Amino acid sequence: MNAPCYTISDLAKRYEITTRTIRFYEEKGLLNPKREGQNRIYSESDRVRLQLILRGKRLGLTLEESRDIINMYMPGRRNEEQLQTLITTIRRKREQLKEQMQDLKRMLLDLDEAENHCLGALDGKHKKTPTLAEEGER
Amino acid sequence: MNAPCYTISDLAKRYEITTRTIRFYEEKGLLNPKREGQNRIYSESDRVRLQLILRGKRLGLTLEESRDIINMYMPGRRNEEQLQTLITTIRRKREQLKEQMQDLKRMLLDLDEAENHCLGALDGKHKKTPTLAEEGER
DNA sequence: TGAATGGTTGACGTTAACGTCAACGGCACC
DNA sequence: GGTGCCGTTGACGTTAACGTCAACCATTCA
Repeated sequence: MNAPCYTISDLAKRYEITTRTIRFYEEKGLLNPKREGQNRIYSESDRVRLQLILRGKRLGLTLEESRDIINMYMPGRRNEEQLQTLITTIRRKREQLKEQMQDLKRMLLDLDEAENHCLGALDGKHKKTPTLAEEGER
Repeated sequence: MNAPCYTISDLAKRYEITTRTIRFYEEKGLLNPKREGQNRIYSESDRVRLQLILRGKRLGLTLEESRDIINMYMPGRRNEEQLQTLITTIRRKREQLKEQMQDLKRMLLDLDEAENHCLGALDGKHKKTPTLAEEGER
């Protein structure tokens, strides 16, 4: 179980981002790798954190939100009160994500509809799928 | 079938955004309402467009992406070639959204795990759920 | 030894997505 | 006829998330 380590450009290449970006995440308190002399040296857990940050980005989270969520995943020693508020925070976030999931599903359905319109227009069959204007709220 | 109309502040209140934001979307070419004198007057279809923009935002899309997607939903008259490229664009976007769906599911699972850790720590039972560090790629 | 390679810290620039503020126009109504 | 209340158009300010560039180590390799 020899712990793998990474340089900053290892991670940059792997995730197709710049080293500047990685240092920026550190500035913002989302990473803090060890140092070897003056050079940064990233552990496996640092790599996972970075990966989680990028996933957060893909989902439209801000860096601050990502940092908070990652700190939910990786809690240190907490007292009972801290754990309670952490749990409620987790549950609130889960509800948000579920709403986002609904948005996603709706957009996928809209794309299906759009594609069908295109296909219908292409072979001139005019299938008359119901128009988007009849959508409900949210 | 009398078409409902909205003022800018109607929509602002309804979607809890500022009028400035709505005008900004117009500047960027995502909306173009009719005018009554110098005042903007929004149709039902304008309202739906706005709604779609906001959904896009919740999913982390840029305004430009939202504009493009909405134009997929609401195509005008197109020739065959335009329809073909539109279809491939739609399909590409759908693949992106499906990946985003995977991200979302994973994050929800992570939150479940995090909550379980908290609950375990709370009643001191230490359920030893596998740690996050064992995650695979993406 | 010197030149390339890869790392570091500032400092300043940039873009998207608005916020803020000023100055103005047209109403209703009291 | 003044005074709110909406609405309008600029113009400038702001924040997040980096990009860019300069100046500077530390190795390594011909």
